[in-house]
Amino acid sequence: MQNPLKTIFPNFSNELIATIEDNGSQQSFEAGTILMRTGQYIKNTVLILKGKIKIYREGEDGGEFLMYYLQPGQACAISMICTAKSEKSQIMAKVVEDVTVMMIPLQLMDKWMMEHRSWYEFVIETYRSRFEEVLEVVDNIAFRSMDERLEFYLKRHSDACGCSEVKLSHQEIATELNTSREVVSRLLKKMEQRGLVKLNRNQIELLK
Amino acid sequence: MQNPLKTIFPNFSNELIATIEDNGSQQSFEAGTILMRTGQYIKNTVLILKGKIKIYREGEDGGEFLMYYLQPGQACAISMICTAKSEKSQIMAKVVEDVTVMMIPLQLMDKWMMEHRSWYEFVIETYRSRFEEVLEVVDNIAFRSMDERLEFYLKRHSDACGCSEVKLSHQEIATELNTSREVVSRLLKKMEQRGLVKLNRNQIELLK
DNA sequence: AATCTACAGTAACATTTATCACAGAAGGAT
DNA sequence: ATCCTTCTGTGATAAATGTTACTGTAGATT
Repeated sequence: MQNPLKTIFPNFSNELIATIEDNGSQQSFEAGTILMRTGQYIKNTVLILKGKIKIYREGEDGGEFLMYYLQPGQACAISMICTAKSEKSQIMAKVVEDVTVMMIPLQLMDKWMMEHRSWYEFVIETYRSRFEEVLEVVDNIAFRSMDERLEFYLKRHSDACGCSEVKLSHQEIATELNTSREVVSRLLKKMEQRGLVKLNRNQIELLK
Repeated sequence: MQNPLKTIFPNFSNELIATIEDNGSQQSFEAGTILMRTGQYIKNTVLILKGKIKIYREGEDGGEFLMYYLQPGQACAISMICTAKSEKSQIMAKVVEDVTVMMIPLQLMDKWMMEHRSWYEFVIETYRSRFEEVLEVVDNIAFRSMDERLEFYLKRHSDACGCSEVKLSHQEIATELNTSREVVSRLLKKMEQRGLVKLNRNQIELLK
């Protein structure tokens, strides 16, 4: 059987893989676990091997405004960025599907950046793609109305899971878009009337 | 007289300064110039020596949603990020006060990252601070109402210029917050009644 | 089967924000 | 001074979104 790390991070060099295995610590967390809180100091960089982590911004009222999801083969850009100076986190990270991660002590970050080309490229690409994703989020809330944002949100979800069924309650969607359940219900009903989705309990099927 | 680059970028090593002078090209642009457009390929990293550049997201209706400003001693994070793979820009950059910049060919980015510790640290810090700034923007539009956003916007401006007078028309503010002038006028009037600002033509004085 | 609970639908109303319409004021140009 | 343009103030109204209150329903629990 091939090295699982190599399978998940195919671009990493063999030396880097070996170094990660020597220095990282593999850990698992159950869905619901909060891995990072706003204001907390960050001590590790996290590579996702399995499962799904939600990165969000917490509102005073308990809103969980979705920034993006982390999936296998990805890493937390925030933890990489803050790492250099052990800065405070500005976001929340919550496990949404049981995860296995590789924790890497932050002081190794800088070292590896110099020593491993494939690590350097991975970090830069992680920054870039997350920055872009966040810009897109800004676009949505700045320029789009709730119905468009909802459509975009559903598409993102179905893209992420690779299927056309989104298994979420209206309340969960409302929380992540920072609106109310009633609004989500109303808009989804309209979308159903337009033939865009089919609604079931705890499940929304995208038709187009 | 001390080297101007060293004055503006005090953390750069002397060797790095020399390298920048050898390889960069100093250029000036007038207020109003658009330095970068959404969808354009990026060919240079830009260091700001003088003046001010606005980084914003363009809406279909011509909105110019403010992300942040670039000032002397700073660099465009986007151009650094995209650089590695000559990616397309996702944002717009417009000169708001006549600038002098140092343009650095993107292929030097990676090289310098390895060779100059002070460049590496500068790049990482640039990413980090911009990411944070954008997260704060998200917070504002996701969780705050227009009156709070307006207050925050004015504070940001006065912080940036280091003075308590913000020299902008209501229309300009409205454009950057993606709302309408009337709304801005009304909210400012309320702020004036609460004793938070003093309003003049093309100028808002912050009192608290 | 009876009960309970989380989820979903919907009407009525409140609030916020956007749009339209217009009037007046400040400052520059002639 | 007169004209012009830009900026500002404000009412009236429309539209989007948030809130309250209540109903029904599916599935789980007993």
